[in-house]
Amino acid sequence: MTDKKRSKNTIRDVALDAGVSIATVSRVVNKLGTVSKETEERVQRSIDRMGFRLNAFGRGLSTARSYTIGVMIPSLSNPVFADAVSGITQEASKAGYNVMIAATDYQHAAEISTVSTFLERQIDGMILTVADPMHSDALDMLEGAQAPYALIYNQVSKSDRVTVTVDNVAAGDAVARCFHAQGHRVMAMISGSFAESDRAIARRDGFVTGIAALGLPAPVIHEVGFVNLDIEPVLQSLFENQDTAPTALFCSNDLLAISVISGLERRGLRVPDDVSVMGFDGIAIGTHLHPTLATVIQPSKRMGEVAAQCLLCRIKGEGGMQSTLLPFTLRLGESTGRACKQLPADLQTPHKSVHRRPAQ
Amino acid sequence: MTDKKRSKNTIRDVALDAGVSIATVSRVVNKLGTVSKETEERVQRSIDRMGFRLNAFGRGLSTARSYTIGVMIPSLSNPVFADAVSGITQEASKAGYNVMIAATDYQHAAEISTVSTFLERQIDGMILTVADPMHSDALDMLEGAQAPYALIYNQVSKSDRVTVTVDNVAAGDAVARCFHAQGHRVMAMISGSFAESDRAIARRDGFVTGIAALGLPAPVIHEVGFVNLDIEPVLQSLFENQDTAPTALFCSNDLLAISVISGLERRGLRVPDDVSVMGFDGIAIGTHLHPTLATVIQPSKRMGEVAAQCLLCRIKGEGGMQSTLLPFTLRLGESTGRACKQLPADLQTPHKSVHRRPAQ
DNA sequence: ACTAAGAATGTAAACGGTTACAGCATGGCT
DNA sequence: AGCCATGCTGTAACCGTTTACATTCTTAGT
Repeated sequence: MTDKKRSKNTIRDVALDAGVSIATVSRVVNKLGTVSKETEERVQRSIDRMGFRLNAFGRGLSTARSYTIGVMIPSLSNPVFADAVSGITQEASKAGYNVMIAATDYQHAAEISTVSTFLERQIDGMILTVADPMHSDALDMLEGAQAPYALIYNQVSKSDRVTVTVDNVAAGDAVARCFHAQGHRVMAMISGSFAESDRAIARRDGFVTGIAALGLPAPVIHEVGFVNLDIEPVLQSLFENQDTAPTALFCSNDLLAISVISGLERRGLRVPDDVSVMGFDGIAIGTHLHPTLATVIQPSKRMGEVAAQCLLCRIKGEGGMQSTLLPFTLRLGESTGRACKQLPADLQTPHKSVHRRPAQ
Repeated sequence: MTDKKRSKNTIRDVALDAGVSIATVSRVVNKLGTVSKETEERVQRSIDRMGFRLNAFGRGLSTARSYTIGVMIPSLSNPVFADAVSGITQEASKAGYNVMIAATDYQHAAEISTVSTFLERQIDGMILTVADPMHSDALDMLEGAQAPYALIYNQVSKSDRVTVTVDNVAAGDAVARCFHAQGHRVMAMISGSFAESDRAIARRDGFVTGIAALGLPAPVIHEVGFVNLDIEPVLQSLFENQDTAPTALFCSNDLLAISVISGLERRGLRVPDDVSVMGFDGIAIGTHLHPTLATVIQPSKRMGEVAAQCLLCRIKGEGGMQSTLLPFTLRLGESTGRACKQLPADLQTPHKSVHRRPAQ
């Protein structure tokens, strides 16, 4: 344990120490080619004694593989992404790959610069969520560089870009039907900025067409920023007119839903008695809230795993990649309930009772 | 946009295309040394046209710097770590560094193998949380390799290992005093496994000595695993004997506290009326729970930022590193309250009233 | 005993950059 | 005119691996 660190510790030093050529050391380290038992042991002893470790730069330079995959997501603070990353790192490390990570914080410019540095660093592939997968400079760059990648969370229709996600349109539709089945007739949606989230768009589309298919009036849609979600004015606008106020609110993600519920309670509206709220994502904490959060569960960690496996297959040349839609699940938490419950006196109008018939 | 990708795209190709030497291209790319205006423009045009990007392997091999820092944490699913990572990636990327990430899932063996691969990959430094910073093979290895690192969350007493955290002992003490001030006399702690968390140990120590200093009987301490926290038997044991049941519970982290609250309610115990619960970490979601979670807030993201800044300074050779204790804050959420409130009839005994005097 | 196959090992050329050093103009000084 | 400083550019060594190929040595088959 004395001079373990002193010497330069390259493969050459080990070779010298063990009295063999560098090729032999390389063979021992990589367990490749043929090396006699005795030589192998001697080399291994030198390696251990010197604390030698292969230099990934040298190796990467000659093999042109980094055994690194890049991951780019909007934010690490949202558990939905953290869970996916967790699944990715798990699968990657199983396969001997490391993970490089970057968050865009929903900044468009960050996407392109991140992809650029990841390419410089010779990542073998990339898993990412972009703002808009149909018109993305970042993806263009990735494709230009012939770097394999898999999208995650992104919704890709009519494009051969590969993604792992749930069917957000169907999910939006399911939410509409669920609300309808609970007797709701006036619904609305509060969503994260569509410009930063194609999946929010998909969820809205499913929700809107679902509502239309049910023969109900089109819902009011409100957008809020992802970074500092400013709920108050939205709630103000939604609930100032008692005649048009919704009884059911679909929020494009759980974090938003949680803020919305707080906001509603702050205004004296009870959830779900006055307003039902449904989130999207299925973050773990949702089940511990009161009321427990109704939501559309995406299997986030699993999505990360699948994306990683899929990408790794592709990297290893074991066949191409295909988009995967994982099943989502509606969780009927306590934040939704049947419509037509008692409204606070000041919000009650004769109109309401006309709109709200008992559920089918 | 036709052949942007075809050619081999090394610095040599660019040099050839621009009619200069590779040294000149290198100068242009790195904005180093002197290059005439015209040459620079010509080279830049070649670079743009060919879509050339420096190869980090080649560069790293000659400079022996990777501009990468490694981050190793127990888990990404716990927001407290995700927030810290978020702070780290933010600061790192500001400084032109990338972040490699790995989660140990509280597995001891993963620590050493992660550090080992990070060293192979020539990370410039590392930020990590280990199970036991005083006896850590991983840290020994890091020091043996002369790799700069900063701990985060870890509590390091009498050791020159550098860490960024809060004073967990003082925090534990503060919790004891807080409970005491609320009139609690019988307290207990439920903690994540001490073998995997030195900070849990520190929190316990502060809690225990604090309680002793207040002249109260020593609290019962229970350990649960980090992975599948099995709360039920612990609550069973804590509350089966009405005479010794605590009125205040300190949980070593918020996720645990949240589970504990659920468990208590499942047993028909009201929080905080029957039992007060205090967590630790200050995860964002805590304020949206009902009751809102009382907790010790650590500035997690800030801790990540500070650790990163500190490490980067060291990497750049701008002076050494020092441990930093950031201030914690007690948040008195609704999950704690004054002791002596009404117990459910079946849990009520004459004894209790003896133990519980009104608060000072 | 001779040969061919196969095992064990070594040699040296990549891989794609950085950078010390050298070389060549140019221009301003004495 | 001679000199030096300065600006610009090129040459080539080096960074630490992998790996195709060459070489040497065994060993089994005839």
